[in-house]
Amino acid sequence: MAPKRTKTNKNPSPEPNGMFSGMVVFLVENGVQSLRLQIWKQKLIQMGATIETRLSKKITHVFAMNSNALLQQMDREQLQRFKGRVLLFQWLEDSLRLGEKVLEDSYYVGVDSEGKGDPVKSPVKESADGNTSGSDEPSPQKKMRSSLEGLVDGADKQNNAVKNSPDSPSSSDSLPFALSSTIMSPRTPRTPSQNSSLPYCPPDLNRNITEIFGKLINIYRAMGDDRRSFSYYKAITVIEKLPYKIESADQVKDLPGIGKSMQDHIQEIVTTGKLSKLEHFETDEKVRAISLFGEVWGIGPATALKLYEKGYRTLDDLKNDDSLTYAQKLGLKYFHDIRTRIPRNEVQEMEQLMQKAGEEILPGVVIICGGSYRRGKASCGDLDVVITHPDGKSHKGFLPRFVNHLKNMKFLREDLVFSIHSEEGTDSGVDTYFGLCTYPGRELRHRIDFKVYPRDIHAFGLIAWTGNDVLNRRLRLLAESKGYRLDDTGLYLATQASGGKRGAKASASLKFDTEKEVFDFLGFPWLEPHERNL
DNA sequence: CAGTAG
DNA sequence: GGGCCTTACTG
DNA sequence: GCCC
Repeated sequence: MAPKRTKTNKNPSPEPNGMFSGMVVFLVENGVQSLRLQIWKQKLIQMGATIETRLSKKITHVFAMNSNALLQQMDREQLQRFKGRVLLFQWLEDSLRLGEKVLEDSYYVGVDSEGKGDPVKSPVKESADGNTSGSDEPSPQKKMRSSLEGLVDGADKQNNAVKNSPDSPSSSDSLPFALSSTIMSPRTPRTPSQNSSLPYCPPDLNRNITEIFGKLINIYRAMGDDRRSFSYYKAITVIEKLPYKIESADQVKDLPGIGKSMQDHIQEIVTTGKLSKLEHFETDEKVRAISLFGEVWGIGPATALKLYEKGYRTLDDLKNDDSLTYAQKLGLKYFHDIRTRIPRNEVQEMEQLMQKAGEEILPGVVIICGGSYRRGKASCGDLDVVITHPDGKSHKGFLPRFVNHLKNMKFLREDLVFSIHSEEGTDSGVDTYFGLCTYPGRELRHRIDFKVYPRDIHAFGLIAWTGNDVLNRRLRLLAESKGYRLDDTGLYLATQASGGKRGAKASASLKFDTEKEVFDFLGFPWLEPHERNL
């Protein structure tokens, strides 16, 4: 694809006939994730639109995340005078997805003419680094009816014919086929409202690239080059969000996390379909062995390398080596078991089993299975169990008894790591256990982790061990920006001592009873566990 | 202390 | 050119 | 690997 363009231009080439040609737009950047903003700008220009950095008469369209963001940048008076259209960015998103301009009617940004009461339901929403994009419950339109009366009357007129459209499901429900007939995409996108209420997930149009990068992540990690590995990880998250298929390195050269090397790699992949660098790795005996060994629980890059240098090449070879630790031997013995994913319903049963067992030892104990299970995934790689007790103290000493009980039940089968903190002086002590368990009546081993938290900070453990990692990182960054430090054991005021060295933990964590209180405190829009698959 | 996991 | 993630257990 |  992406035939090398002649000398033309290197930047996104504006197509005179692009679907946005003729549009002169002004973007309200408040509340827009910078990455998406970049993408939008690029596509707008590429598809023929002109972007103005300040408001003027020439502007035909203004885009904003929501009315609040809009009002942060334009006052009502300006809006009254403005004769163009004021649309939600969602319109851009949907138009790009469909490959043609969608009807603007249900994308108008409404602003109460009075000045009070914002049309947009939840004031926060589309928070700072949004991206949760569509996931917000209040769908764009219904909240703006009645509110878009006064404003933008110019635009209002042209579409008042369809005035009822937003609320009447007509467009999508009454005549679904009439609508879909003009639309090619397999899953009829339906009404924008429904669209935006879906968890924004562009089909992996660039799977050809992310798949290869994914392999590089594992290879570099196996070699101990976590930094580089992480770079590919970040690049993937960026590329995955693109609403279009990359056909040339030019299209990604300005994206965050994409530097010279990534561009070159992407260029090679889109032109040849593969990456010679990866091919080379995959045929390299050393890389293959180290990658394989590194997948054994307890074996990291250093050990994997040693084993390779000892001449081992297969997992079978390793069985003859007694330099392995007990845990590593277990990881090897149950290599395939541990890699086998666990069906959701089985995790659910095991969670109930554990809750019952816990109750027998300590009435009132709260046992929650977190991880991908709590995020609603259909299958899980392991069990992450977060435990606490409402009385704030009897969680101490619970874990050893719990583990013993579960061993007697033959639910827990082997130990990997066992560490106790709650008993000792150090409060905020979280007891931890790593081991292997089996589904009742079966021998297949699963990895299981227990973390026992004091009540006051257990919300942090729940958040951290529910994930996903993207959310955790985002929360941590948000906390940081507000002068705090967040981890799985609490939220601490960031002392300057923390900067230089640790010990910042001198102060105790803030205490919260629920996850939501933590989200609220940080000013992050609440996400149900199943909404945390960012 | 290095190595490892989460 | 240097940072990019923290904490704690095992051996 | 990327970014400052």
